[in-house]
Amino acid sequence: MFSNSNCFRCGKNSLLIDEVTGEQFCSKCGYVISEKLDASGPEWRSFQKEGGTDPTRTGAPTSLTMHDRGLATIISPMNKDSSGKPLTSTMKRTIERLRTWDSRSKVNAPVDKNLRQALSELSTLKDKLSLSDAVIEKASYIYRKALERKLVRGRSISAMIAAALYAACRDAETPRTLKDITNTANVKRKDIAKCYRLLHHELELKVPVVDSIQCISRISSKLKITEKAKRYTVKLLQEVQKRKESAGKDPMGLAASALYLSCVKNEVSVTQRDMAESANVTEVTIRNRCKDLKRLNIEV
DNA sequence: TAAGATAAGAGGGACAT
DNA sequence: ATGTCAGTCTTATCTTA
Repeated sequence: MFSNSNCFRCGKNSLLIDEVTGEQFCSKCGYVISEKLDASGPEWRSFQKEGGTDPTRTGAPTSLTMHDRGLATIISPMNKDSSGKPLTSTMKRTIERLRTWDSRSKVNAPVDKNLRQALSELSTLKDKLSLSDAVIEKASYIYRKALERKLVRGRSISAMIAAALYAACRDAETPRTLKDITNTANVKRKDIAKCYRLLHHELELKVPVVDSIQCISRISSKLKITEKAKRYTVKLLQEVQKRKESAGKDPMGLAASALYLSCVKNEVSVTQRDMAESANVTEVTIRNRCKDLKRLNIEV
């Protein structure tokens, strides 16, 4: 159906699909080919229930769900994302796999369409959060699982891919807080958290609990803290974990508080505010955790 | 100025209705 | 499904040393 993929106006072979509107347009001259919708008619066949009128198809043929589906069966041969930027090598490999599947079967077309958009968003998140390829691979794997299990339907792709990314970060012990991702993905924290819990529950992800001890270096990297104080903090937190007092507490807050107490004890001058800022928690949280820690009377 | 205290509110898990 | 409860964290404001 894309026998003529050259632009009608400038003749260049540079047609792309706008992910949002579903329109085909020329990336060279900007010409928009709206006739594309009419041409995609035969492609609808796989959504037609055999032998009868499908009630969902009685509306105008230009409904969003229709032309999305009609368009979803091709993957642009160019290695560009929806904003026209080149794909990273990781993403390129993934897309190539997709093309292979696509050529074998058109049945999964809507899923591929969804996946492509998700991977495109993932690609921009990767850049902004400076994450490794391994984490991205893991995130796309999780997202694909979610698609298989039909967990994405009815939920926003952005929230779900962000949640998958968060899960991948947790899994790879690459500490990125939910907040980091929230700020980058332009999705409400609440929504990402909800999707993450869904993924965690439904896919039975065995995500390691964030170890507060690993937070120490991340927090203290922004402050000047002696090695002695850090070692003291590690011992303190190990004792806390042994006593199972760390459950249910924000690891960053706990680590920051332990670090703060160590600093006081080891005469490193640091304010609660500094500590709270580096750990991305509030001073109040620091104080509450400090109170807990003092109550434990841990001698190290 | 830093630290501590208090209050109000959000969000979600557990559990009962 | 909906509501309540206890617990956590955040924001804001006020007090204390």
